[in-house]
Amino acid sequence: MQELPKGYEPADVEPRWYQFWLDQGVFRASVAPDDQRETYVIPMPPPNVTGSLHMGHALMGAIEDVLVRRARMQGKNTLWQPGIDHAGIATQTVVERQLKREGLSRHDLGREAFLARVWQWKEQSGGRIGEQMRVLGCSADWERTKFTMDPDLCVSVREAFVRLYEEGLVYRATRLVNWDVDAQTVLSDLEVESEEGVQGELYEFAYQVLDADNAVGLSELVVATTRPETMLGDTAVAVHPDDPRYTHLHGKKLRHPFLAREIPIITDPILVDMSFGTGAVKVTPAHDFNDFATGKRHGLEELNILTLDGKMNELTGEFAGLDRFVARKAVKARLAELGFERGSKPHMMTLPRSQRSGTIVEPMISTQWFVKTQPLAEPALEAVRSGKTQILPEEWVKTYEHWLTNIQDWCISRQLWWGHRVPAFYCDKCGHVLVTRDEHPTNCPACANGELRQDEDVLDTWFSSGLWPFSTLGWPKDNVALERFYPASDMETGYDILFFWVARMMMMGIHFMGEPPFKRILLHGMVVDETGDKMSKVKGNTIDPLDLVYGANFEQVVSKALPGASAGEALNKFRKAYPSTAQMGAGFPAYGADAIRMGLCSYSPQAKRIALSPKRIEGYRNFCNKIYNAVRFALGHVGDVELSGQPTAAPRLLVNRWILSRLAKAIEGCNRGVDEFRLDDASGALYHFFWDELCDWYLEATKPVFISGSPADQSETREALAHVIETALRALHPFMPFVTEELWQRVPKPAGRPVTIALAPFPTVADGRLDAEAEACFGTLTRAIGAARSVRNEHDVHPGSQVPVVLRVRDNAELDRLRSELGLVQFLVKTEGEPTLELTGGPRPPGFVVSVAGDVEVLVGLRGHVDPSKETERIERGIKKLEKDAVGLAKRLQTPSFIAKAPPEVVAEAQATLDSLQRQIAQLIEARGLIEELK
RNA sequence: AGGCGCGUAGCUCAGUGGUAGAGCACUACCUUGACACGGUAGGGGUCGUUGGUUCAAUCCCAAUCGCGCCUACCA
Repeated sequence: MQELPKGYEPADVEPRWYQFWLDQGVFRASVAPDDQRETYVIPMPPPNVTGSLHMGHALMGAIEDVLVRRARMQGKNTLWQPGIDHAGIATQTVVERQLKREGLSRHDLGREAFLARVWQWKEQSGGRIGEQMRVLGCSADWERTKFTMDPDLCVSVREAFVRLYEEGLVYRATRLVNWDVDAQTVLSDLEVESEEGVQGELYEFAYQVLDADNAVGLSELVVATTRPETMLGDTAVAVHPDDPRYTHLHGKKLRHPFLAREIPIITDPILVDMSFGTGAVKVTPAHDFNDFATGKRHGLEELNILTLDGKMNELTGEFAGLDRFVARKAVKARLAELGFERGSKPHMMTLPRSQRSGTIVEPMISTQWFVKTQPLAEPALEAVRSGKTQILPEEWVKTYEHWLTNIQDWCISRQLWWGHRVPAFYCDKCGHVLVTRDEHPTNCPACANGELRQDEDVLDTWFSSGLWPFSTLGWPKDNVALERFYPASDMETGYDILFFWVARMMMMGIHFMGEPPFKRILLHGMVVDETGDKMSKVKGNTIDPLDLVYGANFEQVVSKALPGASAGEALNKFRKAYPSTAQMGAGFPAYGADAIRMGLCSYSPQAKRIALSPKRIEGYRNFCNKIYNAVRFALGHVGDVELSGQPTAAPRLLVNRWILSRLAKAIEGCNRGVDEFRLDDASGALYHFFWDELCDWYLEATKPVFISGSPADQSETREALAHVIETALRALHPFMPFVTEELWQRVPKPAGRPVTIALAPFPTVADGRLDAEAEACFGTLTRAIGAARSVRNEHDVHPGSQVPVVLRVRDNAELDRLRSELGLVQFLVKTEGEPTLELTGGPRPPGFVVSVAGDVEVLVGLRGHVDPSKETERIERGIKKLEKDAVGLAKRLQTPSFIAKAPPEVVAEAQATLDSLQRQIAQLIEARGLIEELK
């Protein structure tokens, strides 16, 4: 075994161990028929095939890997099911953009050639995220990786569609839908995002009212609109039936200024709000959801005035061929010209935008496939209400319920080429619609016609994702994996796809498999920059997780964060987004995967925004180094000690008893945290145990033992140290797999451990040994040591020089307890010889300064070092602090109602605390009186 | 408009009905034989505001101000 270098270098370590785990098949889920182990399953949210790793993936990977690795160490048959999503619109858009650079469109290639091109691109770059997740140490069963367009998953999708169709839960209908004029496809409600607070205008113009003889009369009706161009599709104007301003117009007609049409005036109390605008609403049933509903109520004609790419169509006369926004201006100009313009005012509005293309979405009448959601939503709601599926953090339960309760039917067809083709075939001869599992049906079952035309559309990506927990296991075919790994244990993902994905998996899973697809739904927040802004290429505030792993200078970092911008501008934006980088040099050092994972896990899952701070990652890089050096220290002392695996007999030495007790508490905290999906608590418990307790106290305390302890003490301490280190590494492994494996391989281990820490048992409380007495006693000791160090520090005693110390305690029992620990105090405080131990109360030796630490009085000999004015100040400060507490406490204890009504133990505790405070104050006051003697 | 959530140390955020916590930043001292990616000691908060419940409120309730997100709608 090689000598360990002084600092931890993740780059040298990480790839080696990852390959080792792969070679050992550590991540493989077992489908062996005789495997009786409990299972633990997480379906990994499949990243888009287009994507490359971003911080959100890293967060997901870090969290899920902790859950999975711990379960694996607990001996469970673990499946972390990875995969890739074909991501219909997103992928098609990317490839179309590539084509555009070559001067081509998908139509130039034709459907088949275009799809070949997408597949080719998928083969090239589809595995990228998986590779990047391996760099982070993610222990998914990569051999089971699935792609949503794999042949077996295509079978699943067709099966699901056909079954739903046969059950009447999938249907075809003509409706007003959300149309993306850029991508030229319909979108589901969820794919439409609203942009709030857009400054628009409310434009008013007049329609001329027709007289009884259909001639243009003198009166007019003024309507207000934010979309003047849609007046070309107006088929009514509505007023409120109770609006006195317009009563005389009921039943009359209006003349369209440009088109040879008459428009009825209708009354509608639902659509019209009398107080808004002019109280008269133009009705465009084919291009507005409310108007559509109004049209249905009044039997109005639905006049489509737009082409699929957002231009005015042939029905719009002189405006035909104009883009919708150009047409808006043109219509206004013509209205003004004709004298019908009646002014405008600014108006704040919300614009519906396509999630993918960003273009403003048009309501458009179209024939599409829909899923009838209500019958599916009910059981999905019930599963959560009954607790069969639990959602954490719980605050999301209401959001989930609200959405599923108000759910609309789901439009699942898309006018794209990349995706699962709708398995519906049309017979043009007899008009029969055939929905079938058969990929290439040959004859129409109704008329035996041999020419069937398949539906041109593909399915919404989320339709196939909704089947993920069972389609990846081979459904609809029965097999061991499906039987064994459905339902999954946990579904862990970002809250942003709670509706898109999680709710739909719940609906589909319950419907097809008869039970919910997972026992728990765990949701994490969105990774944002240090100032709380969403990460985006536009803002130039993205960080490539791998730049944190491998290190990168800021020029590299910002060239990716804000491509195309000047280096200076990009760097400026980046520094603003991450103020903590001001304290860094030219770039990120190589923090390593462990640091990033631990950092990401340390953020609270309750937080909706996870403000990523590189400085915080740096803190965990330091922690890696701390672990590494602590083990390096231990290795120098433990030798080839033999470990039994469990601490059976209680150690005799206080420090050893204490650290074993703390170890038990840390493991308990870690396990509880992971169980409750509080990885911040779990990682925190281990972090503080390792650094604050193991390193800062225990390792320091073992030094005097190893330097000058008795052989028995040394032997016991060697064993305890080796045990604690080996156990702590196992506990840390799910969070920091690389550094722990690297070290664990070198550390003494009990017999029977497997070849890798990844398969070693995860610690339980029984690996430690709870010992309240040792904790109390060591607590006294640390307080006393702290007090003595305080005095040294505040009097500028050089750390190298030794000072005499006297410890005074209140009773003989305490005296006995502390007697054996004097060597430790001597070492940690650097006292001159062993400290003297005595009962409180005797006269203070001259030249000694007092510091109180609870019930221990610490006298530090400072002759020659002491500065009386500083000492006065120190004592005064101490008294003041204690008095402040004491006064508050005394006040409370004098309140009769407190004594009468508070629980007795609370009163007793307060009284005891007060007594102690008063004793300490008295000691300090005495010390203050003796300051002059110090000189 | 409805729903959810937030407002705690300079910054980012935990937390609890019983005398306020972490990381980073800050101050002083220290290169001591695991680690300067380190150690020791320290400074810093009337827990948004106002009421109420309670023996006791940062925590529970109500109102209010500020902020964020989601859903729906906006002629």
